[in-house]
Amino acid sequence: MTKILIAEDDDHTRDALREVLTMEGYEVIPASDGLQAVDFFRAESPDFVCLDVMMPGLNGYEVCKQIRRQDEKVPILFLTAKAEEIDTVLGLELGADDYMTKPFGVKEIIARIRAILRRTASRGGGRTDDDFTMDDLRIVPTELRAYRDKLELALSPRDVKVLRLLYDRRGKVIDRNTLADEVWGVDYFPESRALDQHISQLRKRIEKDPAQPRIIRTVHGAGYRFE
Amino acid sequence: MTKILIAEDDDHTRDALREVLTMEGYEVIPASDGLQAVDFFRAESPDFVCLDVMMPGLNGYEVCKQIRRQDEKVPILFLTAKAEEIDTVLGLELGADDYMTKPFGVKEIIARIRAILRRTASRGGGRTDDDFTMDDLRIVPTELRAYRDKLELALSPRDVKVLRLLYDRRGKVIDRNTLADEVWGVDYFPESRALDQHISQLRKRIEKDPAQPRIIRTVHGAGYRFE
DNA sequence: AGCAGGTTGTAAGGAAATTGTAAGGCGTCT
DNA sequence: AGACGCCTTACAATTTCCTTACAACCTGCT
Repeated sequence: MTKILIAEDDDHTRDALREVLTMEGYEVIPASDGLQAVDFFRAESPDFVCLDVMMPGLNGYEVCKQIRRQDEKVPILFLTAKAEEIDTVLGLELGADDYMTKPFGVKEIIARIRAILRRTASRGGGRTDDDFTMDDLRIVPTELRAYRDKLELALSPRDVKVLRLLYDRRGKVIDRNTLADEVWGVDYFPESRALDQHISQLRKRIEKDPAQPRIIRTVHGAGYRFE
Repeated sequence: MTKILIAEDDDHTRDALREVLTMEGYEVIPASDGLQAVDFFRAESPDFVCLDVMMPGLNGYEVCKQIRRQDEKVPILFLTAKAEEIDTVLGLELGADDYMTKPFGVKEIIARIRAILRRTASRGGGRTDDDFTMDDLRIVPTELRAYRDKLELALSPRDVKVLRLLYDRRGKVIDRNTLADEVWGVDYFPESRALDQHISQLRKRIEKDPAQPRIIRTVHGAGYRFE
C-alpha cells in the first residue's frame, strides 16, 4: 500500500487529510511538526510527502532539505497558506514536485497526488531505462524487447527487471531472496516456485540452448548469476 | 541571450517562472495580460513564448493567433490548468509547439523549454501540427482528419493526441500511466476504463481489421505501441 | 560408487489479472 | 428533441502467471 507522510501543524487540516486519504486507500502517517516529520520519514520511508510550509520548529523548507538529503526521488507536495510562499518553494529549487495553496478541495488534492504518483511511477521505477547487453543479447527496456542479430524477442516488464538486476550485479550471485524482493516485492512467499518457473520460461525464450544457459546461470544452493 | 516571453496573469506563478528561468540564464519578459503580451512580442521579438490559456482581456488562444500572424516559427508553449483546454489548443490549429498542464514542476518546465529550443533550433518547425503517417494512414492534425487512399476519417482532438504520442515514440511501449497523463491529464482516475474504451473505439475507426490492429498494438501488461 | 536429502527444472492445468467491447447514461451542442 | 461524444458498467475474451506434481540434479555422507 502507498504510504503518505503528512506534515501539517493544524490539527483540523491534518485530520481531514488523513481521513480523506485513508478512504482513498492510502496509508497515512501524520506528523504535527517538522522534527516529527523528519523522524517519521526515516522510520517509515513513505512513498509520498505532503508538507505544510509553516510549521513550528523546522519549517517545510527545512524538512524538505532533510528529506532530500536522504532521498532525492520521493515526490513532495507543498501545502501553503499564502501564495507568496510558492516563490520560495520554486526559487529554492528544493525539488518539490507540486504545490497547493490553501484552501484546497478534497478532489483537487487527491487528483494531484494520483497524478504525481502516476508520473513518478512510470519514470523508470528507480533505475534507469538504458539499454544493456548480456552475452549476444541486446536488451532495450523502453521497447520491452531484446535483440539477437535480426531476431526480435518480446519481454515482459518482469523479465526486464530480472535481467537488469543480474546485469547490474554481473559476476555476483543474486540469491533467491534478493531476486524475489526486487522483482516480486514484499508479498512473495518463499515456498512458492513462481520464481523458478519464471526463470525457466525466460530462459526458454532468451537462451540459445536453455539446457546450457549462458545468460542466467544457476549457482546451486545460492542463486543465479550472469557472467 | 535567449529571450522568453511569459504571459501569465497570476502574479505568483509569473514571478516564480521569471525567477527560475532567469536563474537558468534566460532573459525573461513578463506580461500579465494578453494585450501586454502581444505588445511585448512586437517590441521584443522573443525567441520563445509561454502562454497561459486563461487570461483577462485577450486569452491565450487569441494571443497565439496574433503572434502567429507576425511570426509562424517562434516556439509557443501553452500552460493550461485543465487538460481539456489542450483539446482547444490542438483543435484551433494554433501552431503550438507543446503544452503543459498545471501544476508542473520547475525541472519539468525547464526541460521542456530546452527540448523545444533544441528541436526548433536544429530543424525549423513546430511539431504538434505536422502531418504524420501511421501504417497506411495519413493523419492531418490541423484538419482533425485522417486519410487512407480516398477514404476520409474524422478524428477527435483526443484521438489525435493518442496517435501523436504513439507516433512520437514509435517502437517504444507507452504505458497506461503515461498515456493517461499526456492525454487525459490530472483528472484521470486509474481505475477508470475510459482509456481502454477510447482505444477500442478509435481502433474501430482507423484499423482495417480492429481485431488485428496494425496501428495501435497492445503490449499486454505494459501498454500500447506503434511501429 | 551408491544413497539420502535438499535444491532446481519444467510440463500442465487452473487461477488471476488484463484487456476488449457492447450497452446504457449523462451532459453538451445544434 | 435528436445527435454526438465520452464515461461507467458489466461481462466476455484473452493472456499471463502461479500452483502443483514430478523429474532431474547437486552435494555430502557412508
